[in-house]
Amino acid sequence: MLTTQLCAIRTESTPTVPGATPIETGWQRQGKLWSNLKELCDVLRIPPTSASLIADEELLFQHVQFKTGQRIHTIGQSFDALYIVHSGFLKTVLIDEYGNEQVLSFPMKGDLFGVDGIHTRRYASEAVALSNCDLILLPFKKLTALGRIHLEFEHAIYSVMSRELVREQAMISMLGALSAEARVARFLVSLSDRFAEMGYSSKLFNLRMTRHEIGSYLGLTLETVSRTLSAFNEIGLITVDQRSIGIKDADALKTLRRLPPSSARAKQVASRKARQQPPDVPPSRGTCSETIPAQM
Amino acid sequence: MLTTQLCAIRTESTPTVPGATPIETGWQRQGKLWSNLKELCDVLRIPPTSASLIADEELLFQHVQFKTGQRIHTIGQSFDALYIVHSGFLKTVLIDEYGNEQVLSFPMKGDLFGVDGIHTRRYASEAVALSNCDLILLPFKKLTALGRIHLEFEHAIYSVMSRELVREQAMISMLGALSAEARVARFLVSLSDRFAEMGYSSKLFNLRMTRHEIGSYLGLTLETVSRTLSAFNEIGLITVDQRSIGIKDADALKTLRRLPPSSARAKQVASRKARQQPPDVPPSRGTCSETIPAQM
DNA sequence: CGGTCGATTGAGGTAACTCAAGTGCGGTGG
DNA sequence: CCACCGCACTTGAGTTACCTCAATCGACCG
Repeated sequence: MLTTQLCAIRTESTPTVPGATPIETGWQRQGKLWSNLKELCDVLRIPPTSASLIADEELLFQHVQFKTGQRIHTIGQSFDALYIVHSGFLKTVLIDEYGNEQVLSFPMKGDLFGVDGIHTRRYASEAVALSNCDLILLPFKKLTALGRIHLEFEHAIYSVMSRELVREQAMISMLGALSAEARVARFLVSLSDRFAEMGYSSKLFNLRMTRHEIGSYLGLTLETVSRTLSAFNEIGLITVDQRSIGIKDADALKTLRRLPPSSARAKQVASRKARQQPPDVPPSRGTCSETIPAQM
Repeated sequence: MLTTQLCAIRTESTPTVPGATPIETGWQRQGKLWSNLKELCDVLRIPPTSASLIADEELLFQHVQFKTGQRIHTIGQSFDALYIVHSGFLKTVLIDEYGNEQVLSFPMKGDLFGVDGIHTRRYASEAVALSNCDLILLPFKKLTALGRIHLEFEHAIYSVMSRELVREQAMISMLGALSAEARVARFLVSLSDRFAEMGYSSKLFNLRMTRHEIGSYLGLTLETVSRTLSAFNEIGLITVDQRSIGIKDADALKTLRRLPPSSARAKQVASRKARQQPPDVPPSRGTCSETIPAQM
């Protein structure tokens, strides 16, 4: 398993990171990295539980490393553990009956994945490392056992799963209702936010995925992604140079729903920073005819 | 609370049901319906836990009834319970900054909803009854407490949440990669399957939602949904009459990816039942540049 | 029986796709 | 070191799937 694909190990190339944090945070034991509960809570962005203060040998979780291109798990593979990203970048994909990939998410630091394996005891998706990765291995049994002992931690498990669900809902909403431009814009904003959370620059970062993968994630073709990035660049919202993205006007990206027609676009390049209200308010194709006054 | 909208209570109009099952299954107490653990497992389609055999007053869950159009919960409302559909049909929706609805799911018998509220302790979506509904109320505290006592039940909770996640992944995949026709086709198939599970006819059923709602769910306009249904009707895959749908060729619907161009469609009407291989195999716009040959 | 709402259908527009050519970069081998 | 190759990306031209707008029709309801 895990056809290792020996491709250039680029040693976590993160050129935009200010004070490059080395990965060496966890405990060292048997030459391997381990994390305790507190670190777990930290990386998951949930309040540390009271239990996390207890130093207990049993509360250590092993790390596992993967190199760029390696598969963490494949579809149908027997499920036994969840993963939390400690460092690095990945993608999770579904593969249809013709072998086409559909990107579902780009897990990065603090993200949990593998949850889809709980139900059928087999992973429903495939996870691939887009860079060298350091992952925290969470054996499911161990996790639930721990949850039973520490109520706060149990709630944290439910909470993180719920968070994943909400994220997917937002994704569905985006795919169902937004234009190509709006999708790309939101994608950039969410990446920017994530990088900020991780302590990197939110204004200048490198994409870890190809246009193709972005397109798959957003339900677009790679050409559309490329064109949209170029258009954003042209009107001064961002700068683009291959994988390097500079965010110039985060607010405009956040509220963007639809780009002005390319004919009218030229003059906008000059008068930047003259936007405040959302460009326009299309009724969109969402449901809206409701019978009830909707109070409460 | 709950502005009751006194509209014709159509007593669960399910004209296609063979041996119409009355809702009266749960326990009666204080004039209200209650379910025990076994019934809970049954309706959730998970194996009954050993605990479910214990008859315990504490293991009773109250039912709540809602009439067509009523809201079960709204976005931002304080979260305290999950719901399982015992009977009836609902929709869950997200509402964007302009008030447009995006349908996320159509919960029906056996479906769990409200999970999105766990993370922020506020519901992230809104649930609306599309018919009169009987729901099982699951106070979250009670649920987790129960999980702590009965390990199998705890696993069941995780499992059902995982199932929801997988469902949403499939949804994302569909929205990202499939044509309008394929989406509508799959929607019909999944409805058909659900009705079958519920003991209704899988060949003839009534839609509980409008074209608009279907469109929102599938990321299409109501006109496209309507046209697609008409097209399916024309080539003999289904019959359509307003809300009533008859499935004529379930296999074709399952494998349909793209409809033949309308020009070539005419002759197909005559020669039915001459389909076996998937119409065609477009590479689609999913990621595919993979190291693996991706055959099959 | 008129009003409202949902569904159907047509005509026309356009956003996003497809196909195709061309560029730049990184790796590899002569 | 440079030529070559493959891959990711960009950009253009043409096509089309789906959307938008609009008219019509039927069902349901007060």
